[in-house]
Amino acid sequence: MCTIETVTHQSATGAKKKGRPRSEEVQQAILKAAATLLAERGFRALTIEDVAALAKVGKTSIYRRWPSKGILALDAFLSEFLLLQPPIDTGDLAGDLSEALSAWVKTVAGTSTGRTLVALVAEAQTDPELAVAWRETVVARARNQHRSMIDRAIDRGEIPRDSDVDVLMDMLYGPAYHRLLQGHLPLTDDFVHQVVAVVVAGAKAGSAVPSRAAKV
Amino acid sequence: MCTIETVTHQSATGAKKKGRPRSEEVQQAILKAAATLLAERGFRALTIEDVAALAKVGKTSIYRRWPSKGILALDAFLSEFLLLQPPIDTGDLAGDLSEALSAWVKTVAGTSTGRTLVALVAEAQTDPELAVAWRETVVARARNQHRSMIDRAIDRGEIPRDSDVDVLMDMLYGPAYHRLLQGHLPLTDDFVHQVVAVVVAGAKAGSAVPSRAAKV
Amino acid sequence: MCTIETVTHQSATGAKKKGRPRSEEVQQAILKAAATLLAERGFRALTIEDVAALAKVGKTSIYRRWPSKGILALDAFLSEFLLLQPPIDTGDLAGDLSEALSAWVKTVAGTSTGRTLVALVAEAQTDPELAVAWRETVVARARNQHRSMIDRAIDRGEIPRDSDVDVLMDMLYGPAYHRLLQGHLPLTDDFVHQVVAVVVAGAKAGSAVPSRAAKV
Amino acid sequence: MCTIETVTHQSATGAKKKGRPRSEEVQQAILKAAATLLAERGFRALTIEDVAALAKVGKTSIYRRWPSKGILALDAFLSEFLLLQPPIDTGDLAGDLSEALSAWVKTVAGTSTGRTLVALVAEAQTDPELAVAWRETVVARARNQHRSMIDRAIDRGEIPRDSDVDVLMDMLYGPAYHRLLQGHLPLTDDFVHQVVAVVVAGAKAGSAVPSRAAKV
DNA sequence: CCCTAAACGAGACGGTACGTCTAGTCTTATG
DNA sequence: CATAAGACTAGACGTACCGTCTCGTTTAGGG
Repeated sequence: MCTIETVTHQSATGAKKKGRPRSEEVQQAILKAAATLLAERGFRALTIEDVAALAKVGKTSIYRRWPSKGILALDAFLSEFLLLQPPIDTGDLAGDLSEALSAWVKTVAGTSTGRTLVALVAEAQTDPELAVAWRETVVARARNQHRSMIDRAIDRGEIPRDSDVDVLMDMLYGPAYHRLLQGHLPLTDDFVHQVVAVVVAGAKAGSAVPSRAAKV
Repeated sequence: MCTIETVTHQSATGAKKKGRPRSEEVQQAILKAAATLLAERGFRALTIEDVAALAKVGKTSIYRRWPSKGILALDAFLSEFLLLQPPIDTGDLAGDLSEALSAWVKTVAGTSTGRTLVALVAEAQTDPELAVAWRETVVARARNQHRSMIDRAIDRGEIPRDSDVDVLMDMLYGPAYHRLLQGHLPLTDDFVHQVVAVVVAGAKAGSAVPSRAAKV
Repeated sequence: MCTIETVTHQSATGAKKKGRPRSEEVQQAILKAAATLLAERGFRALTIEDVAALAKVGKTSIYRRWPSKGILALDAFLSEFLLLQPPIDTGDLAGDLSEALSAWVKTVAGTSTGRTLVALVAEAQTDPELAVAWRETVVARARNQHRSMIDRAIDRGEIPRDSDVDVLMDMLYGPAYHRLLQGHLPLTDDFVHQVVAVVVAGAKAGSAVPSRAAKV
Repeated sequence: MCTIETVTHQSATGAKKKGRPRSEEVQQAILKAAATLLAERGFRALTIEDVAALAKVGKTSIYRRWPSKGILALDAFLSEFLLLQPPIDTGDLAGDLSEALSAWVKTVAGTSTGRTLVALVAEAQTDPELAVAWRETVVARARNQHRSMIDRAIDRGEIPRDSDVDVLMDMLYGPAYHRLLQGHLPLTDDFVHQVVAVVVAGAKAGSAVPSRAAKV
């Protein structure tokens, strides 16, 4: 796929780069070690020292690249997560949403990837830098994908032009995140279909559900 | 109000209780200190040592009552949170849901209570004991409240008898939790009304949206 | 003998002592471990972490008592060194000085104690707290011992009453320290006797060597 | 003056020297930076990295020339120290010794040069390579100078031919080093004169103080 | 009115991980 | 080759909290 590790703190200034360049092997060894430990023991039990030891790398080589445990974990998470969220185009809104949500559920329900996702959302609450990175690399990416589904549906005339896309997307993923995080009920196929049905119905109803003051 | 601190580890064996009884003042001092520090610095920066120091209490007096930082924080959280979730009965489903969700939003959006809630959801991912306590004292309590709203709506004939209440409730609170946790968009009044509208519409449509195989 | 570990940072304020008292076993385990490592590997290779590991003790238990590696080493050094500097009274100045210097030479020449002594002198150059402790526990103690020798010699009429005791003592130990530190020549019995002879002769000549009165 | 930096690790293999020759500017920049930092912050706080940074030089350029921090510091020290130890010939033993010791005291008492000297003596205890270099460039040099003073005194008939020159020299410098290192008493002019007086007296007494077995 | 037993404040205890620092080595690209 | 820059492994530093464990001191019943 594409290069995903956009988070790493490279000097970024695109300059001439003096001195010994950062080793790509080291980079990969760290990410792999982090991913392994994340899957084995979870985010909470992840320590920089263990990552360094497993990757056979000095701690400084980690701190040089990632400012916090959270952002390192995010990178490790992304390398697994993104591969499992395929581009979707079934030619039909209900189909698109259904496939997208199903893929997401399959990736996170009962998996270590899911547990990591949850931990990252949690961590982002206290680490502002991570919060930004999370929104840019996960939330924004997902929303762009979904927005294009909805745009296609609008183009096809399935739903009204003035739909509030943001709310629709939150109503699609919100309930799923909710079950994942609260764990009160399972993320079944049936759940996915019911949610999609309600959202699609709501979307088609469209401005029949007017924002209180023609939207703020 | 009622006694909320159901979490505290009392000897429980209802026995005759020999020796010096636990001091209620100590209990309250700890909870107050925890709440203060939670509001000031957040869950992550909360340490048992700081709580003990602020409450002028030995660490053992905390560990004697609460098995973990998470459960202590939950108790401190509850004492603030529950007071702000009033019982609701407007005589109308949309009105009930709208008021309930509005009250929730008011309590958590941009407040330290909201930040603590998020941290507790996160913490519950790794602390099973906290996860249980969380579901029992927060999730179950809320769902009972909402279930009775929906039952009343069914009795009134507003929505079909075979509605999937669980999914409806997840679609009401899921999007709200989503915005709170991801922080990508604000929790506005407008958002609340749109969500309620779609959920109510979905509920009224009812089995017109059949579960894939007449429900499992 | 007497209690030597005068350096340890006890609260000292002779107060009521609240909380759990510091364990004497821990104290001794640390000192023993430090002494062992000092003998085995020398001061430079001495690590707080290794001491903690060998003594089966947390690092904090060391930092709680000793403010620096140097002062810990000083305590460990003293417990060995002081036992080997016996009180001396031969009834004769030359005899006293000779025995004292011999005992010192025997203790430090070619021994790990000697190497530690040197390292401590070195360390004291940069650690003012250690410098003070060193002067109080080693230098002052030795000088008191020697001063009483000289006082006895004065009382016996061996040397004049107005002798410059300080210079005499520096001329006794200075050359010995010099050979120990510079390592250019060995600390032999012969060396001891020659130094003692010159010092005793100098002492007896006494004010024949006028201090400042005739000056530069 | 003369080239003093005899310590530097030149390729040494007297060969034809291929490739780019080592820059003299780099050499001097490093020594100057080292001397500056030594004076400013002392030996202990001296870092190869800081020297490299201040001299605007790569760390490798330092390691290529000096095998250790100690030897680099020795070179920096020598460039200051040697200039201040002039050749002496007053035509009289007491005068020679007095002038030599006075010059030494003036150079090291309360100066950064003195502090560095002490640190080097200390460092030499653990760094054998430095110990050798120290003895060769400082101790031996000084002893040669003094030996010639004493030889002249013997030639003049001031002191007996069979004097133990080594012990005399240790008795001259030992007490001075002692006060410098232990810091228990100041290095005054008076001290210098008393020491010289005793040493000269001892020297003149000569074999009246016979080594125990006609010397070993 | 003691006696027993638990709770209490204080703080020491063995640990774990932190993030920083320095050492000495190794790669780059550029003279 | 030497050079400047800087990444590399390694490992000690001193700090912060953890959850447990003594201490000596209350504070209650129950005998």
